[in-house]
Amino acid sequence: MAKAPTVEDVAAHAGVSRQTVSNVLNTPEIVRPATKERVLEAIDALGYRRHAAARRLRLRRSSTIGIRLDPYVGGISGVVLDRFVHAITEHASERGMRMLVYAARDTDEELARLSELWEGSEIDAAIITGTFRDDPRVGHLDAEGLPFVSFGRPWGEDDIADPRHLWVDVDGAAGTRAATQHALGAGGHVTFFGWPSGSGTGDDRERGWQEAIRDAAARGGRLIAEDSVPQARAAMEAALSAGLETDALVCASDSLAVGALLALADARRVLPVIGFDNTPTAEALGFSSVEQRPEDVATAVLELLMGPTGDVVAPRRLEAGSAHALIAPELVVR
Amino acid sequence: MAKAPTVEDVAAHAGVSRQTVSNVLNTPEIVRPATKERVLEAIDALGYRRHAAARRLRLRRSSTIGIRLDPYVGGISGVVLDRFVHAITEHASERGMRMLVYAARDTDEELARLSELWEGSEIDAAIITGTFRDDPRVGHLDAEGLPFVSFGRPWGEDDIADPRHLWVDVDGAAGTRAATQHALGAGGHVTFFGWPSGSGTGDDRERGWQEAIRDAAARGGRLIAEDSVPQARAAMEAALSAGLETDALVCASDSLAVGALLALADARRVLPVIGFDNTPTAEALGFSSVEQRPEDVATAVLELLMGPTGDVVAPRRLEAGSAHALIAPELVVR
DNA sequence: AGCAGAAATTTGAACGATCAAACTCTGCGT
DNA sequence: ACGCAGAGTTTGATCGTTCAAATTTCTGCT
Repeated sequence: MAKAPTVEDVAAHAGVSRQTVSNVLNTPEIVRPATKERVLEAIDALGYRRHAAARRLRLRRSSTIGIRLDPYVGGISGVVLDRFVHAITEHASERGMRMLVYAARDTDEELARLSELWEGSEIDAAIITGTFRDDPRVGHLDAEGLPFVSFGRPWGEDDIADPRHLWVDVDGAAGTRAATQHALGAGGHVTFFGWPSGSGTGDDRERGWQEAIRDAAARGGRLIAEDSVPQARAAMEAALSAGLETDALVCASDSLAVGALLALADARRVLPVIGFDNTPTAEALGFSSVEQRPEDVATAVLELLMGPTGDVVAPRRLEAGSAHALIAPELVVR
Repeated sequence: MAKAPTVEDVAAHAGVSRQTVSNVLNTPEIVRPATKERVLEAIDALGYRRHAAARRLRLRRSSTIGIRLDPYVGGISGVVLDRFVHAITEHASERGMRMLVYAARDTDEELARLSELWEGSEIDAAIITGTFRDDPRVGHLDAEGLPFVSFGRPWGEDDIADPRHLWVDVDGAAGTRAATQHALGAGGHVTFFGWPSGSGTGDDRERGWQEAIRDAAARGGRLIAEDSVPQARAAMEAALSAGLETDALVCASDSLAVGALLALADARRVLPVIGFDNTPTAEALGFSSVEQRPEDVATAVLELLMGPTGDVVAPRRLEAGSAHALIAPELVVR
């Protein structure tokens, strides 16, 4: 295999200089058409391709975005993140960006890795996921000057409207609201099956149910379990044997929904159950679920980072209102 | 934020030259201890970090491995690949390697993207997945000189033992053999629920069942469906109403297993069903399944690429016997 | 034809690291 | 005292690209 051709080789072949070749590639409008033609032919003839590493060094830009791939935890919920990674990879490709994935065991390790990648010009920007209250990553990355977008709202009250922090999230409340409204078709009592209070995401989803119940002047109760099938199943069993009377269940996750369905099957009862995340399990078992639309999240993330059509990471815009995106989820009825 | 320090800055601070700093980092054993000490202090004081892009250009090595992230297709089976990607990302990190993911719609696009990444020194090696008979990628990548390992055997007969092609795969037959042996505890008739013939993976899994039946002098039949829950359910329903008599089911995938379970539930029958892939759905529904051990596959892939302990992509070894790894899956009984 | 000014193109330098070769220093044997 | 080997350290060149400044070529006008 011959050595890959460089700009210099192309230049020699086309009878021009290095820089002219560079201009054809980067600022074609300043090159005379005839010259451009000749250079393009040479590029084609030699099969020239830009050497990305050299470009990086010179431009101090890598056209690469970093995203953490959490250790695989099993269970259902990781699937949403995986779908998001798939989607962002596709859309990034279309915009000429690459995705670098890295592993980290905790937030400190994540920050260390991001700093390393950023300072070594390996990434131009980062996407962080799973934000939590007073997330230290926000301040840290800001201080380093690394552009980033989070998939997930900052759950601290202060900065949720701060346009310096770019974020995209799914409107969980809208999802459970739609689910509850749909469930109310089965009767006037809809139970919310959620997680213990305290997580921003969980509280948000509960709020949607609450609002729908209130608006429809309907009735409903709350059932709580940790996010695992066995625990959900146990909680549901307990509720059923305590004489739970309800017309439908709206759940904060598909894990809870599966647990509830298993308990219902054991008790030989049938009840509409609506999950959240629209995982393959929901699809396989055929119960309704709220779809987070990771595709749309991916599109929105790139838009915040690179502008509506840009192909480089844009300097962060500071106008309020354009720094966030709240994606409306979609109820998939089965 | 001040400009990141370079080797030159460190050298000045320590009162030595560029190259000595480089030596401290790359070949510390040739530097006098006192000097090394001073340099390390300077590195620490300035917070120096190697500039990865410059290193790449000079060394023509990126310490990055590329892997395709297929478009998300939904369904259950993609999960195994995702788990593998998670695992390889973790192990690669530990060895100082990075993972670059890229999207491609088909094999041609995949090859185009890989060539681009390889020629631009963006990746040192690639991992390809989902190999099929007469896979054009093998020849193409070989011709380009890009080191690669495939997750999945080359299913053409010629090259399966060819040590020039590095591969790791899961021993599907061993998985279904174990599953069948376990299932035979429930009675002497075990049905295999598989895919239409022709796929290497599917035929391999069927073979394991076949062998176990033969070795135990037991009986069994075959049931066939495409890999989707609804089609599996329909096939199972048809079989049941045709009077299927069997003691257990060994399935080629969890999708088939779920379909079978749903049909069984409809028919109010209970039968041991063993799936394949050990997806979250199997865990959630509590049926046994064969676990592919993506962790072990990841370890094996890196070992083929980098040697047992190396931290760079090693030149390909050509000895027969050390170029492949067949991972034994594990039956998870529930 | 001559000239100013714009347009097109070329040359030199830089990005930050590492390799290869040249150089300096130390200790030892003669 | 001198030369020499070898360890330790420095200098010059290089990887492929792009920016900035310098140079050449073209265009329109008198």
